Amino acid sequence: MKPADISHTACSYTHVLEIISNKWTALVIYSLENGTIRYGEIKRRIDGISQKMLTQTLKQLERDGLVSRKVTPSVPPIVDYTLTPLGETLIPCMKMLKGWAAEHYPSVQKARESYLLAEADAAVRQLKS
Amino acid sequence: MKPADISHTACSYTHVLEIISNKWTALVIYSLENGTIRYGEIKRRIDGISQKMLTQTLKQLERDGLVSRKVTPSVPPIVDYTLTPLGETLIPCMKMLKGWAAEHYPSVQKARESYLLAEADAAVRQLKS
DNA sequence: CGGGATCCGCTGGGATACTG
DNA sequence: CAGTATCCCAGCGGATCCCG
Repeated sequence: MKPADISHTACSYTHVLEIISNKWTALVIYSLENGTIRYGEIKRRIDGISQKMLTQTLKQLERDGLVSRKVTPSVPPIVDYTLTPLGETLIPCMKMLKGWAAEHYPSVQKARESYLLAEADAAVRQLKS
Repeated sequence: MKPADISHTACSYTHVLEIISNKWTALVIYSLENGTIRYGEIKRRIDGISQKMLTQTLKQLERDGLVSRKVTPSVPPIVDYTLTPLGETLIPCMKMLKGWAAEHYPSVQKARESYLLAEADAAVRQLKS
């Protein structure tokens, strides 16, 4: 195996990102963390999500075998969503990501501010010359 | 705190995804895992990345304080990239994601196939009726 | 060598309205 | 209630050419 190409190892990252990288997936999984809930309940828990995106995200998660969907035909209809055992295996990963963000995101924000300052400073110096 | 809104806890996910969710960031970090390398070397290691995206990704990582950039003015110029200590804290997370993908991605693929089969089956039954 | 600048297609995702 | 359907736009990301 050639060390010049990390694609083989890297595709694992691509795969997992393919699943959780879109805007709402992680939040939906997180909202299902504590057990079965209904469509409307998920929507209420996730601030700002549109019906379209929620439906689309859930459908994708169902297709990937991470979430199961149970329809109770009644009027009005009831649709429950639950993490599958496979879906539950993602929870530790998500906790780790959450932990990282909680611990290190402030540093990232500080870095961004410094970067903007340095950038502005450079621009000023440019103008003076 | 109201259980109806997970936004507060959830924003941690949003933050970390904001950093690593785009197409190439994870791969770039991974290519820097073993120490300082040059721009061209990164590009060679990541199959399929364009200069634009590599430059853009590196700039964003530098802005976020995860990667440091060192320019050696010479002809031709040399530009080295290194993970900062902050950037290195991401490695364990990435390893965990990689581990998850290695272990569970096959299941996801199987789920996708079953889903497609069931979908096609339903379509057929629809036509028969 | 390590980028910057520009053009452009694709699609992620929001808003709104309608259905069973 | 739990979606589906449609319109629409911003921006991601690829391709290409140029520069110091």
